[in-house]
Amino acid sequence: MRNRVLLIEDDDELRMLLARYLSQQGFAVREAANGRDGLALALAEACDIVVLDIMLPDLSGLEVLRELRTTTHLPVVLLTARGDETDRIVGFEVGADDYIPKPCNPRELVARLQALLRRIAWDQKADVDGPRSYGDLRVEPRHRRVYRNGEPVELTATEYEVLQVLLAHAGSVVRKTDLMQWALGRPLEPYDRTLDMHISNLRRKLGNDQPPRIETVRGLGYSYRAVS
Amino acid sequence: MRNRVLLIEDDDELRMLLARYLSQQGFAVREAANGRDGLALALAEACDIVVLDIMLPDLSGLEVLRELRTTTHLPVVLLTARGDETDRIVGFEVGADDYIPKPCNPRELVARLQALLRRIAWDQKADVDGPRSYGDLRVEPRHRRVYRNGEPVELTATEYEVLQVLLAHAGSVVRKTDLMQWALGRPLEPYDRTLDMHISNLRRKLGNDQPPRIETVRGLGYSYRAVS
DNA sequence: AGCCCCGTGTAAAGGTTGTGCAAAGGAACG
DNA sequence: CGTTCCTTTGCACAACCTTTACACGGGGCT
Repeated sequence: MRNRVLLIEDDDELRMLLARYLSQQGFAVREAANGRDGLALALAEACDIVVLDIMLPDLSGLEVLRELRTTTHLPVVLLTARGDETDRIVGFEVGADDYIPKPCNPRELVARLQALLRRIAWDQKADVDGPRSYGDLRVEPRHRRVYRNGEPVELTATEYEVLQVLLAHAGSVVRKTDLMQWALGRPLEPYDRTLDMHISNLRRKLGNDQPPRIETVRGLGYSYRAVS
Repeated sequence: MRNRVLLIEDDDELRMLLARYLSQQGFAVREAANGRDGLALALAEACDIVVLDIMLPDLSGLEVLRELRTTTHLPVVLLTARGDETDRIVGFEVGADDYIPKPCNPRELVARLQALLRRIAWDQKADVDGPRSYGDLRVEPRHRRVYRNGEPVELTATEYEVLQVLLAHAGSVVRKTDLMQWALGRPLEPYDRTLDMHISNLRRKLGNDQPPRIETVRGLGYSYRAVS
């Protein structure tokens, strides 16, 4: 099924140019030469995605967008004369999904439209990544929970992050500086024992196995013992 | 809670600059200086969105992206030296969600990240059309009412929305920022306790069970306890 | 071996942050 | 104006991250 794009642009020449290119590229194109008509068409659910010029004779593009956003989450790409940086920030704040400066490369416009439509398709399938297993450990990212032999392990947010990183590198050593940066989100300072504490707590909560499933590599870091 | 952004960029100076700005703007920042580390972190579910430089010392950004796309739909924003128009087309084709030329305005980067996260939040909002049951609770969307053991529960409009979202995701954690966006329709600002209040009121109206049917996941959000 | 240094393990104390909730303000509506 | 609801404010508390302190132990050294 072809995607329907609504093109709201008052410059006849540009609009026709884009319309032709878009339909060449497989879109079904609806056109509007002013804000009022465009808004009506958009609200009539006559399209899947909107390309909206900011400079329009009647309603400005931003007003059209604001009005749209009171009732729908229709994807909107703003089109505008190159310029004002704050201008585009405002566009995003009002609820635009993308923002392309004119004159724009039609190929880029199409690429961005397709990226946006693809994103929407992905999201709506809402395929959350399933649980992963590492030996007797099972991680469920959806619940942010870890199970050991089916029993839930009560981890704090940070402990979960640390374990997460170790598991992602299971079998190889993660240096302390990296582990700190990746799991705690800040650099490792001298004399900082925070990480050691989290490791200690993790080992305890995971059962203090012998040999330890989180191995210490002295002077380097830690590694989660590879699963057989 | 705060959105976690993964910054994959080899230029130390730029990376630190962006990292600082992003965390100022309320993101939890994870950093990686090369493709391999970045890929590992992204696959370890250590982030919600990725900012990816194309020019990297080991794996190129495009290779990282390609690899990511074999297993996930994680949102990715490409960052690159201004130039090649075809370059960016390729980026989109490989699966990027956005593409920003360097040097980029940090404000614009943040605006685009937030627009993307907002889009995802909109798309993933699951609304329920028919009446549904969750344990002793029954929801009737037609009348926007909730019954507990057949007894109507008097909820305000917002409380209904919040509960509705939690139930639609019963069993998994709904992050505060998403819950805010989905139920209240606006982004979660720092120090905003509104959501906590609605949760508190909901728990009271639903009977203050022990253990609570709406569980707190500290630092993240809430989750409606799955029915056995 | 015996010694020492440094990195690590961990208990306990300290400090910070996020959350629960009561109560007061404020907005919308009739 | 009164009602209803949403939001803000303030305080208390609990969870949790970090620091501190001390003990242990490997590995290099004489």
